[in-house]
Amino acid sequence: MATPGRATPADAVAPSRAPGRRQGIPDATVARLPIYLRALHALNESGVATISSDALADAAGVNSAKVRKDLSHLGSYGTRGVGYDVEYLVYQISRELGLTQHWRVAIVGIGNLGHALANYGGFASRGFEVVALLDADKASVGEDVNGTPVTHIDQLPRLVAELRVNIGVIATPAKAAQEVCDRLVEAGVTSILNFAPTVLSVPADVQLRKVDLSTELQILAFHEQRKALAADREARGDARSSAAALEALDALGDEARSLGSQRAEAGHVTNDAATPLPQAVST
Amino acid sequence: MATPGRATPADAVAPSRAPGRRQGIPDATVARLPIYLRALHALNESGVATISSDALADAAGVNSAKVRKDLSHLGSYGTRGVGYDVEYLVYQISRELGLTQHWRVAIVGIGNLGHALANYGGFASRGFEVVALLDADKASVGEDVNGTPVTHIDQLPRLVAELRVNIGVIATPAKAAQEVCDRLVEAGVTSILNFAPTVLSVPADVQLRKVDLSTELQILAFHEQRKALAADREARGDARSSAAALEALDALGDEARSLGSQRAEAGHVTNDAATPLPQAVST
DNA sequence: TAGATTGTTAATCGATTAACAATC
DNA sequence: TAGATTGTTAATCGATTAACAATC
Repeated sequence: MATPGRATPADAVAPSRAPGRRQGIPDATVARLPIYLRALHALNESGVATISSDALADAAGVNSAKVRKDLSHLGSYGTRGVGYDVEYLVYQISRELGLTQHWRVAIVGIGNLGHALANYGGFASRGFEVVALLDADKASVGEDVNGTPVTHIDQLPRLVAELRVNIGVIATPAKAAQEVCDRLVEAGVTSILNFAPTVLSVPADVQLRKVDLSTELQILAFHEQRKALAADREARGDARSSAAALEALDALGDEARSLGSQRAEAGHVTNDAATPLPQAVST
Repeated sequence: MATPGRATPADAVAPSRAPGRRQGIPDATVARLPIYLRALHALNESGVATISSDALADAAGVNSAKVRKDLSHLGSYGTRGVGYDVEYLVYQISRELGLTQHWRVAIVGIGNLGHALANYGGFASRGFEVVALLDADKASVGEDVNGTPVTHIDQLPRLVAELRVNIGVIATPAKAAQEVCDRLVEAGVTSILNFAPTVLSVPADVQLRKVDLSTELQILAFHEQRKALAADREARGDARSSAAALEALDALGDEARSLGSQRAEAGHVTNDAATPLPQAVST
């Protein structure tokens, strides 16, 4: 049955809606659907016909309430007391994600990363096909990568039109990324995946997502440092020394400020000199 | 001055805390700090000495309230009426992220992606150094990639200990990823960045992040499909036809269900056959 | 001083989670 | 029927945002 919808003021004029279907799937849910789908594909190949939210949650690394809540946004596709039909769920999630359509991908920037992406098998797996490789370097034009020739970036508008490219992947250096992005948009590409370590801007009707290696590393470093500080505090058996350590670092910062134009790197500390990290536990 | 801290029940016994420093930086903030840092580095190199939250927000692609809120979690590093000192902010964010330390990275799986990662310059840029490359394939052992030799995976415990590896990067096929992950953890690595398209499990004290290419593509496809459906509705000038299109897709789904064991792929539709996508606008 | 901009508050929004009635 | 498991509710939590007093 149709859920009554959240009671927002705007709901006063809510239009009639298809039964069992809500108007929008939350972003957080959309981001998890590919994970569920991957797990379900594996289960399907193992011959599993039915799965409970609890088991799927296990496979996806989340909790079962989240699985049920997420899947409920697609419709009522489970059976109480039984679980979800694996194949049916694969189909419904695939459809919701648009994977029952065929998406044509162009990769721009055929350096190390571009090569890796062009050769990446998982790319082509479900609904995606790399149809064009482009680069600004005339030396690499004509090279064949995994069956697709590298074409000069100036051919972008023609290729996008002829090959009906839906998705552009940017694997250029950061410097070139915004211009390449603009040219993709100009050529009519409305979804872009950016691997270049820079912020891009696109019109509101263009989807932009990014994969940012160095950001991920820095987030890891943040947590690693926190663990090291906590371990340090633990070792001293002193609840205050964590604060003390932070204070010491603060003092370093203040010193840097007072020096004004001192280069940030000057304050660097290696693990050797300072707090030993909790590593090489096996020794 | 020290903020009073959020009034949680546990706050009744709140210990005295370093002035100007809160106890925890929200995850969402931590994830944005590297973006701010990148923008600040660029500004610094352009000789900009001071920046407002508004200008930094522009450079980072967020709004200024978010910038101020995020930076306030680090301390009061701005000057009212003036803005933030670029160099000082670079230093403070670097320190908070742990980039004033030196992190040693091991990459496991030296296929296309592993090669690209090993050659990726941005890696080494700020505080990270690739110190080891490992692979299970004896044929690739001994190969030199960007100055680092490829070593056999069986040497992992020794290398992690000797080179004091902090961060492990998994670039193996999905099948091998969990075992590699276990071996990294066993060897004492406490931060892992996973590029393999599979869910990994680690002990609670190990940091795990992932970079998932195919998930990103699928999220793009979802939004692209939504745009195509919206455009379709628009073209018909009929507010209902969107719901009608979804109903038609639902019917397809029901059909698939009634067929029971039908393969999910059987329901695939290409863009050619169905709704034309809003592409090749330039023609 | 007048103008500019931070740091903080409080309102709002969206996501997560536990719990359980519905129901297979 | 008894047991299992979904789908939904409602409480809670965390993130976002606008607004503005503080203050340079």
